[in-house]
Amino acid sequence: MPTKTAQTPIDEICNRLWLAIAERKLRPGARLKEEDLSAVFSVSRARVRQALARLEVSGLVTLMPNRGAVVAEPSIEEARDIFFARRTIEDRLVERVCTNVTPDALARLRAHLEEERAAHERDDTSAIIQLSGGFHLLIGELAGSRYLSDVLRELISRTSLIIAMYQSRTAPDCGPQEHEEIIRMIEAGDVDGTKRAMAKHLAHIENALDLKHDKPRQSELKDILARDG
Amino acid sequence: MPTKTAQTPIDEICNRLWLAIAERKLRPGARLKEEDLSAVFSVSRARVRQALARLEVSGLVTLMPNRGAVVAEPSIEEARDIFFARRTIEDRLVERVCTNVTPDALARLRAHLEEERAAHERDDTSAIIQLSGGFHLLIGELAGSRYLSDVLRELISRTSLIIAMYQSRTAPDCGPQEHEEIIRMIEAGDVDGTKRAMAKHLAHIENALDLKHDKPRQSELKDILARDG
DNA sequence: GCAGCCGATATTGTAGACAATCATGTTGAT
DNA sequence: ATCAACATGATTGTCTACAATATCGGCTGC
Repeated sequence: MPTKTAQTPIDEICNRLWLAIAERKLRPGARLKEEDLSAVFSVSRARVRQALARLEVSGLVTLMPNRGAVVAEPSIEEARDIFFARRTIEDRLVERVCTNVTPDALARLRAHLEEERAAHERDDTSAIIQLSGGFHLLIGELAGSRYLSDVLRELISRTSLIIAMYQSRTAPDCGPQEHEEIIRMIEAGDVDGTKRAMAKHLAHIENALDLKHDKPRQSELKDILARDG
Repeated sequence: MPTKTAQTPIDEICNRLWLAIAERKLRPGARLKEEDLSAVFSVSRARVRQALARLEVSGLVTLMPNRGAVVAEPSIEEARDIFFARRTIEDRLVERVCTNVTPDALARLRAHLEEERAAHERDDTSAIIQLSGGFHLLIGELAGSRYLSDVLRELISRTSLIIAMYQSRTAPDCGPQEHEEIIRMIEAGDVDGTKRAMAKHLAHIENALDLKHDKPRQSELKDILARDG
């Protein structure tokens, strides 16, 4: 969460791990050894521990005393709860954006949409994931609530973990069409329409998940093909 | 945030610091030296650093590289933002509680109200503050959203910091009467009434603050009567 | 064949010493 | 009197060595 302009080493570690998780390069259950991270980021273990402590608060990492850290493995209940929180927060953020929309805001949203389309056209998975979350973060920024934007950023990365856990088929994340629908409603100044479009969009993502069958956690049951973080 | 049943030393440090901040025993700008905290909690500095990293994510503490930690000093803009977030989240939590209310839930709310009244009668400031926040946390728990409850817990302690910064006169926090009004609406199954009562309650707290004059931060301008944390 | 115990391994947790960084105070030159 | 340079103090950041803890696998006894 780049909330400070000057990025400390801990900020950098958190951001890069956040991004790796959001892009699903680090999957739920992956081990995060202090010594490994210390070597990768060229910092002391004390720094790494601080970064991991932060990520634990954000729910992205689970720390086990004397055992080490793993990327979090959200349960089905947690998954449902996260979507409930997203509906709550994004409903209010999108309402605020629509109510106070400016030409500049619309331009930025349109520009972002073009970037998403371009990423889809070139089938750039990493960019698609990043821009998908980026759209919601842009909404948060335009809504002018630093706090809820920070919470949303956390929710987006947790959503990515959930998708990594429970998406049974390789379905695309949120396609740009649904983002465009939201932008269209904002442009029309239709507050209720904007809220409905966002709610539908989030429901679409949630319904693409298999939230009926609990997945065995990697930390509970060893994978058949054991893989390391 | 006691989210785990077994409390680690880091959990304990965070909880006690959280409580000291919520009860306004630790005031905005107070210094938090690693060595001091290490001695107080009988743990290594590494532990203290992890705890401070967590509290930084929660917005309760500000870490300055090579300078140390201080209790956060929220700005007016942050204060407004926090109340915006509270309205957003508590609106939804209280809606859910009212919609799915059970006799047991009502009993717990009533019992809590009695505790608040008793604390007011014996003029127990520490208990008043704790129970005041506890009422909102109970709403979060009864709403069944672990995530938003955690966020709310963070918002409550940040609210306490804001009150410490911007409450010009020694006004009581939320009096039990407004809590009773909310409970009454829940009991009646009046969803809209419950939301209005909560919104009014939060507005009451916000309006008791002086959010027009920015306070000089302790870390920016030395107090005339210097005091240490 | 199974349960319990023990040793090994992996990784975190701690402590102490010292380096690094930043702010403040002092001193000397103008 | 003012300013710049330097010294000092306060506190965090790093490193290293080793302690502590949890897990796992092998061996033994029943």
